[in-house]
Amino acid sequence: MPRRSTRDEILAVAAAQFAHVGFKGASLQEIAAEVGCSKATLLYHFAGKDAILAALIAPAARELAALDARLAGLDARAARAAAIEGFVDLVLRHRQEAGLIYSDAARFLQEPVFAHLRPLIENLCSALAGRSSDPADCIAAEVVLGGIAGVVIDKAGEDMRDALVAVAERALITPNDKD
Amino acid sequence: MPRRSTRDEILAVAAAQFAHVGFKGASLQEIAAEVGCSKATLLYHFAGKDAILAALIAPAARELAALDARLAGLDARAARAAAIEGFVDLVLRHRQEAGLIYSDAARFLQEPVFAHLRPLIENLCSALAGRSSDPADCIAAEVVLGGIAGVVIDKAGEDMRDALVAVAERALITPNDKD
DNA sequence: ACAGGATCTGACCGATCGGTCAGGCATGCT
DNA sequence: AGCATGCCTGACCGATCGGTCAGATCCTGT
Repeated sequence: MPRRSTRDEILAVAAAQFAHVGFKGASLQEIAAEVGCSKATLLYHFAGKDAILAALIAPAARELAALDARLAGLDARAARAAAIEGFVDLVLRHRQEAGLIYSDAARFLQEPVFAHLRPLIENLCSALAGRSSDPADCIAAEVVLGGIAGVVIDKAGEDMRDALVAVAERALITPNDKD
Repeated sequence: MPRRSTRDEILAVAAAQFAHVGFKGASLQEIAAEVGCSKATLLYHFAGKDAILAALIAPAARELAALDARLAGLDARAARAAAIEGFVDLVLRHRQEAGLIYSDAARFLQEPVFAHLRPLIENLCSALAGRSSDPADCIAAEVVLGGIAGVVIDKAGEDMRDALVAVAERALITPNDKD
């Protein structure tokens, strides 16, 4: 196996650190120490602390964009079902990043670097709410969104997938649904 | 009205700041500036940054302890119902603190100052799960716990109470329930 | 052997962090 | 008047933060 490059090593350690103590709480010194290189090396590979975060989020952001595109073509009912499974899978595939972005959600999504994520998340939330404009449905969607994103950090195993999908479906199937 | 004391003013501003940018992200300078006093004044009223946080959490922690005691005497089914309403009310009454503690949950609950909160939250989680040991029920309870705590920051109005209780009930009534 | 780019580092920088300290300024008691 | 007490402050401290920079080291193609 092609020995992890320093760059990838940095990303892996930074992901763990950010998820563990938050973006502000993590220090370049600490990350460098854990990687086993100097702080200057971090800043050789990345323009700055922000750039590390951006590089970290990028893959998850791309998947989120893909999910968003996939949902766009579906009707409300199908979009909700697809949003639930798609979101759970996405979050399980990027535990640390998802947890990080949602632990500091309000603060991060304000910053221009992640401005493009906001409409994506809003769309996802809307899809989870079954495209309903009822505030109760929106609140339910937000609870599910934040709750799932927050619960996956530091938990092991993909075996929680079914449980997550199940709780999301229960929470989001509102009495308005006739079937 | 008895004009808010400096101490209370500090607590109010700190609560908003902590909830907004996180504990690590907030600075004493910033808080002092917003209060309209010097940083030294903060540290006259409180032993340190940690002490401000502790004072801030204390009332909510007391209510959590009271809720815990109330749940202890109930059977699983009744405890779950009471836990849902009690938790929603508690969180709505202490939006900022609840949001803060859950945005930095993993990191905070480790620190000795808040160690006593952990069993309380675990009990609450267990009650929400209907005292079930099924991992799926526990995961559902965690999603609801974190999702609700996270969604209330910066949102206005108590009118979300019904919606929160409703989504929690839907999410937590599992197929195992026979009624 | 050599050149040149990629990679990495120690030393250093200004800014800001949480926290300390001696003292200023009221107020009220004796 | 003198004195104590509560509240507040400016000046200052060491530590740590993110970030810069000149140069050492390694690797590869010629």
